[in-house]
Amino acid sequence: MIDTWITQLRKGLLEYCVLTVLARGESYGYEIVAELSRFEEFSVTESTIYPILARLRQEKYLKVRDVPSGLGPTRRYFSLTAIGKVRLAEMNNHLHKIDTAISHLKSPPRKDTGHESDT
Amino acid sequence: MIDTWITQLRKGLLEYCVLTVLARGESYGYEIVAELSRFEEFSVTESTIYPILARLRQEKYLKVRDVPSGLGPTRRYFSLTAIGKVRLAEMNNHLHKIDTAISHLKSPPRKDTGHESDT
DNA sequence: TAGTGCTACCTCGCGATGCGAAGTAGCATC
DNA sequence: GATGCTACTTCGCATCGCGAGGTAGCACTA
Repeated sequence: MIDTWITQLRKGLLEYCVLTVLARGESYGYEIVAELSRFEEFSVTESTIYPILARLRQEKYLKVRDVPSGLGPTRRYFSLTAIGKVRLAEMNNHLHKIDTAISHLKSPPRKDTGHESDT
Repeated sequence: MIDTWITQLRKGLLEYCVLTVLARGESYGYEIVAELSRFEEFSVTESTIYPILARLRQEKYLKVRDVPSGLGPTRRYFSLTAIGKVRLAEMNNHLHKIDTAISHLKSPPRKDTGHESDT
């Protein structure tokens, strides 16, 4: 099942996406869901995003600001903390390395040309 | 924990890596472990790879060829089947889309310039 | 014969996550 | 008062990565 694979592939990646969206400025759960869902590959529901936000907040990567919107329940705005930004930078770095590694996997560094001697 | 994140991020990705390695030619579990472990980001053990190989085989993405190596236990060579190649192509396609989506997430397509009219 | 070490394979069980399903609640419209 | 949108929250299942542990063939050594 390719769907299953996609679900698995999202693990961890969605956390990164949430941080990436918040790097552009504060936002709240419902809006993040809408923003990510603009991309078919990141189509999500609240049951996916809210636990992520709660976790990131608990880990101190996000801070919260409750804002009563005169149009429905109070909005809970999230924004990156200092260590949240560091975390995102680390993630970017790691993803870049993965990208590089995959490129190498596709075209191996010619482990054997048939004959060679030194290191 | 960044380690936890990395573990989560690997989900699905390692399956892709295995297929990518096999796209270069047949190989066996122990060798695939060594090959992937050349990259720190993909450092794995047998307990990670063998279940993946078993799953991919069961899904008919891989076929098997047992070859008694006169140097230890019989090697179980895996290689891509026709649908395995299709699967890999789909994965490449999906990963490319994800890449694109992430780029857009980082720099949003200017959702509002202050004024615009049409649909 | 017994011990160590490398190759090579397989399985169990835990922890973390994504996500469908379901629930709560404020405001608006019909 | 019923429907519908906004907005947040929790439960429970399925999947996967991976440490720990096990089996087995061959080689070398004492």
